[in-house]
Amino acid sequence: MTVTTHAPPLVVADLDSAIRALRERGLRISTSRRLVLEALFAAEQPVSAEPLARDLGLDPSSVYRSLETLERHGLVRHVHLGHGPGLYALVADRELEYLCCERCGAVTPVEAERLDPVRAQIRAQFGYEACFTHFAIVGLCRSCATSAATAA
Amino acid sequence: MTVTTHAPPLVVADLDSAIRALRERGLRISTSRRLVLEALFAAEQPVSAEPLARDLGLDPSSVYRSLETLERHGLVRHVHLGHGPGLYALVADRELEYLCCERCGAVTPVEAERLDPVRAQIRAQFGYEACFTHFAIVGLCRSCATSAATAA
DNA sequence: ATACTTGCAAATGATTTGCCAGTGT
DNA sequence: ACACTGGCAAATCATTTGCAAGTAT
Repeated sequence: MTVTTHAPPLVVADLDSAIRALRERGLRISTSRRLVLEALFAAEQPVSAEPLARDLGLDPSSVYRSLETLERHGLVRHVHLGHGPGLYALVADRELEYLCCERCGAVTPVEAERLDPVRAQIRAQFGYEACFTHFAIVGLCRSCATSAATAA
Repeated sequence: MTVTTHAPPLVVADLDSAIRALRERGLRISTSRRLVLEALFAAEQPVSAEPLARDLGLDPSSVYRSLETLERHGLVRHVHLGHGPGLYALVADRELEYLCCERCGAVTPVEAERLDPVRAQIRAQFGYEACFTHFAIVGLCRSCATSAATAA
């Protein structure tokens, strides 16, 4: 994902509208592109390229290429929740950002607007317009924070 | 840096106290360990392993091992500012966290406590105890945010 | 028909590991 | 002396790229 500066989000409700949107952009709908899209629509959580490739019987490089194309067109985004591969997800009607517990690995997706107060705080204090779509907010979830405090 | 759960910070003021602290922990002070420490004390900004190795005439693997040891003992921490290698820095007397502009690459180190209001907001809203020492807060710095808004 | 896509293999970048020779204590 | 370290080479993991063959439009 050489995509550093993200494309404007292109929200699609289902596979058909995704395909329509891609056609409008002059992209071809190859079998593997369709398969990747289907898998992303079926996924509950962000997924990495490798299992996608394995499950779909595609070459990893093709999956990476498809994901990159979809990301470049704003249908897909990838997040890093920690070390390990990037995880890909469709851009939903409400953009999602993630909180991730570095101890238990819990992943909490939240609608971007719910992080606006946090962003406002950061903007006011540091002048940065923060975006948590690429790097998750990492830390300890409530229960891990509690047990860590108890242990201390 | 297989260090996922960070060690408690071990703050050292200078090379000598670093060496003393390591000795107390039963670690040997090899030439390369000393060189890496010196380089970190000299560095203004976090540095990646590769240039450290090159500049010091050490093997990258040795540098990684030294950094990992230092990190495991809480003297060093690594951050990711975006794609690319991890960047290593000594744990200063005031722990630092970073904001990074994804457009111009500006890096703004801030003392951890200055991010406490942000953490409080996140804790109140999501129950997470956030930590930005491993993943920087990525976004647009003031001037890039301004020019981006103008361009739109 | 033609340009865009894929699979396969090989390359890349970052980091890790095995192993034996070297060295700090 | 002896356990801990470093260098070197090779392995690993995630991802990218070159290229010739396949396919959507």
